[in-house]
Amino acid sequence: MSSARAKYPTGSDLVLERFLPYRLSTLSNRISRAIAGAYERRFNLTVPEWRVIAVLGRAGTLSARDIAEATQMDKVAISRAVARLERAGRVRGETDAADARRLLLRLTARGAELHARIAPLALSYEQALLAALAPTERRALDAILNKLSAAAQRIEAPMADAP
Amino acid sequence: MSSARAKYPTGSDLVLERFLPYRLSTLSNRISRAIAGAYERRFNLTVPEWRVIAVLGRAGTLSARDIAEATQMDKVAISRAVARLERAGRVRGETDAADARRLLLRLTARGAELHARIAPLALSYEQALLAALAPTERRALDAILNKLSAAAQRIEAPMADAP
DNA sequence: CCCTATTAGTTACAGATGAAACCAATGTCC
DNA sequence: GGACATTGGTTTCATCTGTAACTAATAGGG
Repeated sequence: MSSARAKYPTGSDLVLERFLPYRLSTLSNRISRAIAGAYERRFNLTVPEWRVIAVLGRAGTLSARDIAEATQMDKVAISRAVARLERAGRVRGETDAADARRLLLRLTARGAELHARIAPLALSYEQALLAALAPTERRALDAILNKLSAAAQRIEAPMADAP
Repeated sequence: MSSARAKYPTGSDLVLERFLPYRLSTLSNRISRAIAGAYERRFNLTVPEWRVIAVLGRAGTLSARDIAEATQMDKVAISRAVARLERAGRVRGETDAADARRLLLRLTARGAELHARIAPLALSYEQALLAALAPTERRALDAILNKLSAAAQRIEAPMADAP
């Protein structure tokens, strides 16, 4: 009764603009690019570096391994970010006395100062985004992101097997 | 009355795990990686290529410019994706008779077949994600993503100026 | 103890990505 | 109708990112 070639119920056709993974990806990219651009211009800081600063700013001292866990970045990315941050005098690392493999990292005074300057900007950007939502939506979003993250981790792709 | 160094109201401290851009980025990356891995293994297809196929599968014939608009990818990415797709015999392009700059692209029979095989998988993956949400949340998510995308486009970063 | 397995982190290489330069065709304005 | 700007698309180059190989140090099991 509806459209001619309605082999599927309405909406089961794949329309990219409505496809959740696509929407998430473009939204996230847009936001990341805005942030990355601003950090780069103003602080000569990449996003991985900023993440390292953010977690160190809160935790005080962490090993690279701890940072990997806290930021979801892999060790290579962290190694590189830390190398740049050390060169810039923003982070300082010393080997753990108890385990010579571990490198204990912390912010230098300069790094801490940078953290203190960036954090409010980041939060204000976040607020600007959230301002577009109704209070109920803000609350819903929190739950939704948690559920989607859990689901994404659980399934990892239903098409992962079988040719 | 609460914590010692409560210079800010609770929650105004930057905690990466609660920071919206970070949460979106990790969620989107996780999903993208799952999808990209599956497409690569099963179809030897990258995500940009898949997007091109998806829009061509629906629209029939499009120029590269049209695809850029529909997929939010830039022309370079499209040029590369199309080049690979043509080599694989999945897409075919001919120059527009009315404007010799334009390249009109469409799926080949093989490309259409591929599209028919992938689209249901993509949709089932999406359903698997959405299954984690309550019906009200699914509806809310749609509105939220629209609002956030619009906001992200509008603001582009409040910290974009001033040193 | 010593030999092997595991863990922390770095290095090396390769493929992906993005910005800018580039080429070709069309539109525009005098 | 010819210069100049604009648009569609590709190529180039430099950087980023991810995977795998590597080094160094500790843990564990006989």
